[in-house]
Parts: sequence; C-alpha cells; structure tokens
Amino acid sequence: MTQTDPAPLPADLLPADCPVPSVPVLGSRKWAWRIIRCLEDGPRRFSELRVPLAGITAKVLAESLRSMEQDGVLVRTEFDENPPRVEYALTPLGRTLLGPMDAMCAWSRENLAGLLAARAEHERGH
Amino acid sequence: MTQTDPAPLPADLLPADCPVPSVPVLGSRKWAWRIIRCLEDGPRRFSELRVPLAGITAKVLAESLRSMEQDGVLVRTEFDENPPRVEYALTPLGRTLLGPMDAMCAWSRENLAGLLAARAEHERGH
DNA sequence: GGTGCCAGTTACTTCAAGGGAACCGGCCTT
DNA sequence: AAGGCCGGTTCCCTTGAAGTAACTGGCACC
Repeated sequence: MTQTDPAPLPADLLPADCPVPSVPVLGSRKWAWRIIRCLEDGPRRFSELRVPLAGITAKVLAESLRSMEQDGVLVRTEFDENPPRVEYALTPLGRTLLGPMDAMCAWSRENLAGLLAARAEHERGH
Repeated sequence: MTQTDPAPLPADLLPADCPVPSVPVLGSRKWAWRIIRCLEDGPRRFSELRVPLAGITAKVLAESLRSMEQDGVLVRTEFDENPPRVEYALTPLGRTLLGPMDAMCAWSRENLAGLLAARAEHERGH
C-alpha cells in the first residue's frame, strides 16, 4: 500500500535559512484544501464528502483522507452501525491550517483575475 | 514545448461557493516557493538562483521560471551584454504573494514538529 | 585555435498522483 | 433470493513534473 507509507517529506522542506519552501499537508495533494474546507463546519462522512468534492473518486478520496489522517490534520472515526458509518473531522492541528488557508484564499480572490490576464496576454503576445 | 503552453488551471479552481481549493502559482511546482523567496530582495540572474536553490537543474529552473513568468509573478529581462546576462525579478503581482506565503511559513514553523510527531506515531501504532 | 563563461536546450528516463472501472463484505429490506 | 446501501479496495493506465546527461551559441580572452 503505497499510500499508507508516510510520504517522505520533500528533501527541501526547511532549508535552514529561508522559511518553508512548500506547505507539507497542502502541497502535492490535489484535494487537500477542499477536503479541509468541507470539514470546517464539522465532521462529515465519506459519502457526504463526495458530494461537494464533485469529481473525486472513492479511491482518491480514501487515499487523501488516509494521508491527511497520518499527518494528524484529521481523525477517522468508525461507528459500529449498519450500514457502516465513518466520520472524518479536523483535529485541532488541522484547524490551525484554516488561518493561513484564508490568507491564500483571499490572495486568490484578489489576484486570480490578474493571473489569468497575464497568462492570456502571454499567449497572445508570443 | 509543453511547458510554454499555459497549463490549464485545475478545473476545480474556484468552486463558486468555497474559497480556492489550491494555490495557482505555488501548487504543483516544487520550486516555486523557493524561487519567489530568492527574488524577494531584488532581481537575480539565472546562475545566482542556482546557488541557493541547491540541487535544482538548469532545465527545471528554466521551466519553472518560464511558467512563473507566464503567470505574471516574475519578469525576465535580457541584457545585451557579453557574456549574456538575464535577470529575473518579482512583479508587483508576485510581491503580493509574499504575505500569504509568510502566513504559511509561520504555520509550518509552529506546527511542523506536531505534524512529524503525528506521522511518527502513526507509523509506530500501526 | 582552444578554452571558458552564461544561459540555456534537447532527448531520455523515473516517479508519484490521479483517474477509471470493477469488485468486496456485512447487513438490511423487499 | 435479489438488490441496495456504505465505505471502501484492487488493478491498470495516463499524466505531468522532475531528474540525468549531453550539447548549443555567441563572444571574449589567452
């Protein structure tokens, strides 16, 4: 199971002098941001997550959740019911990500248009 | 040249309801954070960037720089000198990234230890 | 004429993540 | 007995970024 192996942190994680070159939990995992957002308001079960995360497959969602659980940003709780129920919730550590994420989200809201314009211009001009 | 095609923004970029699921410029490009940090204090030339970005190859650096130029976060300036000189500098748009990046960096400084602990515990306990 | 510098390029390979489709096990209802 | 629900797993394929290594072009200096 490759996805349950703790992914090695990128070698360049903390280069001693300059602050973080990448964001551990959020980098290189396409759905991580959205998953965290979906859990912001409380625990959700597997199938509840699949709805807002339109397009994600069970496989990828399961993989992402396991890796984020490993990182300690969320917890998986299995209830002994039938049909089975499994809930995912942010940990306190996971909640601390919301602040920085908001900063990034604000940046995107303000600057995404500019970024797309830059790309478009680049495509036309050359 | 695949890397000069404007990469399509991820389809899930702005899902209307919830703020940005990923960071355009910084996601999925391993060296982007560090490159921006290296330009924070002023323009640098190609070979100057290779020093602090220990381990990066000319190819990857060139690719990254071109894609970031396309996104409008930096500019490439070619001087007609010899030997050739080319400088890269952050644009105003690029500078606006520094704030959110600082927030993320602060998060990492504060919580990286906890994250590694969570991983380690996961590895032991299961 | 050979060497070096700078800023790359080109071709090839590797690797991790994502996507698609099929399948599973337990229990419940019809 | 058949089908549905939930929460997955398994296998296989594709993709995109990164890494490796060799090579380029123009000029300048020795």
